[in-house]
Amino acid sequence: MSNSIEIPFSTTLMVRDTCLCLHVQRAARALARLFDDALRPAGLTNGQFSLMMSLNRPEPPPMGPVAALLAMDQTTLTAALKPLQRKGWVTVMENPRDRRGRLLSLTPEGKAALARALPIWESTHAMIDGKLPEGGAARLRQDLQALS
Amino acid sequence: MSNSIEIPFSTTLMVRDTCLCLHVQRAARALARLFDDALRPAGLTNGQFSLMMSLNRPEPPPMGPVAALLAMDQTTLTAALKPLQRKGWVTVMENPRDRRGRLLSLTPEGKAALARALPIWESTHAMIDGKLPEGGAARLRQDLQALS
DNA sequence: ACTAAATAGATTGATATCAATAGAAATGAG
DNA sequence: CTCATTTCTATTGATATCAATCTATTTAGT
Repeated sequence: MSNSIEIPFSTTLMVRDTCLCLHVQRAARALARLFDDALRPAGLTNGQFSLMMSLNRPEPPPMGPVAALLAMDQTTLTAALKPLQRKGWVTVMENPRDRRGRLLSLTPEGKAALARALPIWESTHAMIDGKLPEGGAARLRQDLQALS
Repeated sequence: MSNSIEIPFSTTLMVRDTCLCLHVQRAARALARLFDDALRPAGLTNGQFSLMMSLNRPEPPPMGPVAALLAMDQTTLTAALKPLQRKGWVTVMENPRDRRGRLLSLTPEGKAALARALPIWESTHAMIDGKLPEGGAARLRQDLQALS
């Protein structure tokens, strides 16, 4: 019965072709590379662009909601802020109303960097949008949201 | 004109709501956590499951095609193999036909671990599949593939 | 007011990710 | 056959990701 622990090759092919987790991870890696390459001249990565864009609000948000918006662990956000703080693009200050919390905000230099990156995002996004069928982007966003 | 570098809040909202890269990264993180939690009793992560499943073939593949299949950098694959080698689940041997290359294969223990993880994958995948509308999974896979 | 529980982040340790680079081996041009 | 080029993989350094754990602070129950 030593073969009882063997998974048939056909099962492997089925999992590879159908696994939504794998498909999403692959697309995530491919898109990350694409945007990272495009945004490199602006000095930021796709994740840094998304994070900084989420900080461009009238009122500095605390960390929790930002982590939730990006669907990332709070400890990941803490780490992701470090290089942006070093670059002087983001400031992390204690919340005077709740001294446990932090308030995140963009510096003027951070806003300028984000403004330089925006046209790159626009052209890159338009390019990948064109790879999907008509209305595919909205549909894809909806499907992805259903998984989060 | 110091305000010329400011991005309007409305633009931020637009980017957050439409950016396909962000949507995919968020779904990737959420799905990774979901599968990691489910697969933890089996002792492997979603990425390790996908990698090991892709190695379950009649003939041990070299690294290049495996990295391409998973849409990951080759150096990422090199790193990802390390913990699996330490666990004794994967072997990396020199390719006798091309001594630059390596051939990847599962050990019997690796196959057993993969077989234990398979039912977990099945139930988890069925659960998220149910969160999508009828035919949504196939459509989603197609859309994601168009981006890779 | 006091104390227990809940909440917000930070730190540590392990793995994941990729760019840049380097090494070794195979391939091709002559 | 020789050498330049190409191909395959490893290493290093930086960032990303999360689990487990910790501290500080706030909140709630009494």
